[in-house]
Amino acid sequence: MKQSILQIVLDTPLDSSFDYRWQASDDSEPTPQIGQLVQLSFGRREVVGMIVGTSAESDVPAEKLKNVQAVRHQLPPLSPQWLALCRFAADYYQRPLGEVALPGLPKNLRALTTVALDRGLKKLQQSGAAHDATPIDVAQLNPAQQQAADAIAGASGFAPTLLYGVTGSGKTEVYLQAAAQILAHNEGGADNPSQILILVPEINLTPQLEGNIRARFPGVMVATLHSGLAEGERMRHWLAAHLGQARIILGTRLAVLASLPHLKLIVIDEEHDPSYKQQEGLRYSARDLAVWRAHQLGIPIVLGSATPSLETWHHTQSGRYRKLELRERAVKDAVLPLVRRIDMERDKPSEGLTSTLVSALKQRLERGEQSLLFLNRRGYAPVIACDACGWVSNCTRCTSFMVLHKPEHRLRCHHCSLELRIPKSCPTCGNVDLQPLGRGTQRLEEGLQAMFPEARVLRIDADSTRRKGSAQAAFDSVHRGEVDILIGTQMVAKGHDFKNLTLVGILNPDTALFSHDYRASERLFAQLMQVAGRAGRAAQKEGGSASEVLIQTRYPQHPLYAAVIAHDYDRFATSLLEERAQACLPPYIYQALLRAEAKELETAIEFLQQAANCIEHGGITMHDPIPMTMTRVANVDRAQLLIECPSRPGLQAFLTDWMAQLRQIRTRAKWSLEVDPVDI
DNA sequence: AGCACGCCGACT
DNA sequence: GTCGGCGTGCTC
Repeated sequence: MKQSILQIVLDTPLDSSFDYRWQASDDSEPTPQIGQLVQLSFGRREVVGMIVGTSAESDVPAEKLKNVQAVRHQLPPLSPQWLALCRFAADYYQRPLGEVALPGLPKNLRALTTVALDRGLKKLQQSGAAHDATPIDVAQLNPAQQQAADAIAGASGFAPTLLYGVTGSGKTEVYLQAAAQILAHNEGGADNPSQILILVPEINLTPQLEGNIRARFPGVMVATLHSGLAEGERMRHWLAAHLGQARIILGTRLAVLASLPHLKLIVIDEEHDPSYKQQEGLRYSARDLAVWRAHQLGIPIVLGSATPSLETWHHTQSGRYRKLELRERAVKDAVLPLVRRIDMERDKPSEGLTSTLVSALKQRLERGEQSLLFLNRRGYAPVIACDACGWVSNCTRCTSFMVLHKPEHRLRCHHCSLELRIPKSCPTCGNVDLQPLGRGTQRLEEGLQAMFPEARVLRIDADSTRRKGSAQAAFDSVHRGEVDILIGTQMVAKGHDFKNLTLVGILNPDTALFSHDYRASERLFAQLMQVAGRAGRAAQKEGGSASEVLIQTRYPQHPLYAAVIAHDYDRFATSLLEERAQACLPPYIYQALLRAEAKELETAIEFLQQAANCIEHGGITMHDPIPMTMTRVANVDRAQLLIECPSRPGLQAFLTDWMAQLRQIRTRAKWSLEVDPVDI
């Protein structure tokens, strides 16, 4: 009877594979394959794992070896390329392979009760001939777009390309045209129809894109992959991708780990967007993994952005990535909005609005045009205080203020969700006159409504859109023209193109200029460009003036604003890169961050100190352990230790050794390591 | 991470 | 007398 040893990985933090014995029940049972799922008993639990290797012998004593209970032959094995991607991610981010390979699989596949795999697939939209990838209703591309699409689709082998173009320059058309060419060419032949992966930051903000794709490729199965899918849908879509039936896969960051056996092109839209970074568990960058995947498969990858990440920009300067630029807006007669600074020292604001911005709003109201006020701070006021004794609304569980939410009559901590009724008087001295300090979207809304009683004002932020579907309803109402002045946080910065919007006011952007996070200005620039792009995307009306963006600032002379006004990302990015090079910051060096948390700050710091001392670190810069800027969240104290290295392989080699040492340290602190951290 | 075992403090 | 706190140790 056939038998062998299987190396199995499981979804546990244990950094090793486990050997199990397999014995055929009869001669007809197929031999287990690498990439197949197996059911087995682990400790006293029943779990599902994945075969990552097979052999005749095991180093594990025979009496400890258990038999696998069942091999899941129904599911075609995950490919060696896919496993190699997981292995790379596991090694690079210093996590066990099983923690990378298993959690991304649909829950049904990992459940102990097997479900039939061959049912329900047909629900995915598919009409017409499966291999007819000809797009219909091809939009007229301008020469720059056509050239870009040809260059992308015509590239052979690994060809990373930055598609650089302002909002409205028609990047999406380029992606779709390149996709159409690659699907039509269908290099693998009729039995292996080519697949295309399109990553977007947040799928809910790009419903038009999915509709666009389906309309443009009526004969092609399109699958979406994102965290909002119901379990059944997720299973169907994942399987359609794994079985090679879905040919266009549109998804968020998690889709980068999907099984795509015939992948021939990867597109990353808005590649600079922070949501490509997973911020818990396996803290991966979907953008970086996508580039690795394209390299592994020798296929083209397109990174699209109006404000590329400095990492990507750096690669174009060094020649590692090719840069294709779309200089014009693709919509006929559309022009870039006119951006102006308003000096808040000269034009003192009342209710948070300078007189210049107020008259611009008035003008739009008279003309029947829409305005957007961007204020990235929700709530009524970030803190309330007592004038008499100096009490402020500190959170009792976090190093932060409780934010005043006036309509809800609550003080709320945005970090631990603690809620209190608004105190009627000062808790320490009894003074009844507690003052809100600063201004959030609720307070702005109140002030505007008082200033323009006739105007239809709508606020869109996380608080006003808590109920499911309410965000969509709010955006629809803006599109229908039922709103004169829209107030929004970063929620309104992405995706939506408001046809009748001709004024964008940006309030209070200055804090990011002086942040300790060296990436803050890069992010602010991207955000300002993105918000500015909400206006003036459509062709200007006959005789109408260009859309306007007004930035209220106390630092009008700051070079960042000068660059925004000139729509000059090139020069801004180049100067930021020079600063980074001089200060020895990424992308010129590589970083990792060891975080620790515990009930007592002392415990966390002590662990980090031990971690710093437990290994020789030649070639590595090891900084001192420090409490995090927001030290306490939900009664847990947090600290971190930054390490830097001028070479990526050098950092990787060090981290592997270091992790082995760290696992030996006995501590009550909870800790984790992050490679290429983004907020420090 | 689970999950069990084990050894001390306040409960019906 | 037990329930349960979380320290410690193990998982092929």
